[in-house]
Amino acid sequence: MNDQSSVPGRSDPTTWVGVDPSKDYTRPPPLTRPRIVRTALSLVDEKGLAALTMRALATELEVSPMALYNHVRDKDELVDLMVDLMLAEVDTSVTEGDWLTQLRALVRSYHQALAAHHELARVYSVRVRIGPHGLLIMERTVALLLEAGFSPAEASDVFFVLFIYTAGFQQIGDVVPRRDSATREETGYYPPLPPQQIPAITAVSSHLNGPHRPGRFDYGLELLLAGLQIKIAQPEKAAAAPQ
Amino acid sequence: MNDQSSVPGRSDPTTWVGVDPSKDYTRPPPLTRPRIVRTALSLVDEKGLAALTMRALATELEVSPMALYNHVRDKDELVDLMVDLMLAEVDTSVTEGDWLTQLRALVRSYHQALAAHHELARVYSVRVRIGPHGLLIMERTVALLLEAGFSPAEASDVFFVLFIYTAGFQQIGDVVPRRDSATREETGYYPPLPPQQIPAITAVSSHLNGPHRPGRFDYGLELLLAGLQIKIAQPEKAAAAPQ
DNA sequence: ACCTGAACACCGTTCAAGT
DNA sequence: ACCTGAACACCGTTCAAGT
Repeated sequence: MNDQSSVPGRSDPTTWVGVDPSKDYTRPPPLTRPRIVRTALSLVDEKGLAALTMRALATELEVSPMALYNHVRDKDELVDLMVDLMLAEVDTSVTEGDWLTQLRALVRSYHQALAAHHELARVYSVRVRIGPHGLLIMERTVALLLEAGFSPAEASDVFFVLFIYTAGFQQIGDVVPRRDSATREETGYYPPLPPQQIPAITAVSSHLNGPHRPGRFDYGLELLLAGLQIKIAQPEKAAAAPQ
Repeated sequence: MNDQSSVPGRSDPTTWVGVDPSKDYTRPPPLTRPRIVRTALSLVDEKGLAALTMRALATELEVSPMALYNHVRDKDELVDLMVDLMLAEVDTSVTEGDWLTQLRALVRSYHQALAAHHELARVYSVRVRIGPHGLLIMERTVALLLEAGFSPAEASDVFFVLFIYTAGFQQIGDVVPRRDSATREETGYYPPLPPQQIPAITAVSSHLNGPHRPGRFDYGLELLLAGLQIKIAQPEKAAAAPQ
């Protein structure tokens, strides 16, 4: 519940080594921008995106709501900083293997960072103000694509497609109607279509239900990577799509 | 600004043919669920997602805020209904050509419906409660995939991937740092990385900037479809992805 | 059955004041 | 420079009351 134990503070004896003795360590750790952003991220991870209010975050930090505004311009900026903290977890340092292997590793690491903070990831693609870590991911991705032989124009298209797929993936829960029959009858909200009207869905319903199947992300990624290999092999038709 | 002219009402003489004369047509049209949903959608289209408040919608409909709650359970249900109205624009009736041609047409029509209402589309993937029109799109997509020869398990993966890509696409604006240099200096918010630290981005920056390039959606879609054709040609390796 | 006004329990943020 | 309490202008929604 209360994750302050992971924040370096007074109760951890190792942090007492070499500290400034003029400061009062009986109080909670000082309010800093990194601490605000870290606390906000763990709050969203634990209690969901809707639980992130400036007031709730302030009480979590044992401070007045307005104190936050000394370190953060507004809630928008706070979310931007949280996203960049999340993206700091992406491993951009893989340099073994060919471009395809490296690209796959990079996108997967990106996916895993988003999956580890899927509540925050839901807001991610909606409002993308890229920060330093986001820039770094972008740089590595584009560099690999240029190295693979894609033109600058095509490399930017590919980057967007990979980015959109990965960011979008976290936002989709189950797609089947959420109202169970009881609720549906109460409201007449979504008139249930009889199975004979939706035979294909009925045939695959056991696979459609529930959250994402493990490996589903990788399945789509491999689809995209296979497409990329074809494009590289026959560069003449470029980005042309049938009208 | 005021789009009531598109709503059948008293000022359109053609709607007077065959009307019930016992009713008072000097008042605005009666408050019905479809009219609420239509008005809400055009409000979001014109003024953005943030402008959709129950209060603003009520004044647009010249009615008290609480009157809406007689036709709609809450704001969540309203948004669900708006999404389904948007999805009603998707053409699910194309039956010419092979499965690949039909699938491409279907996904493109889906994309166009979202693009036509991109403000609403931003919220779409975040909270997907599928309605009758969404179900129909899903049914057609899955049916085409089964017809193509995909297994039920793989067909559901493919559906999700296409769905995620299309829904996610609308949510990404420009990905480059939004703060211009003036703002950046003011706040030190996103320390600008010098170009030599991001050579690849610098090399393709003219293509990364700004909103989506026309044809970018189709580029990614063709990547996915190319991958699908490979999967169908060599069905033995199924959804296996390298560890 | 449908609509209304007042009120409740929230928001993010501004402001003036404290140290 | 940093923090506070009170207040402002909003939200979605409940409630009791009207017709």
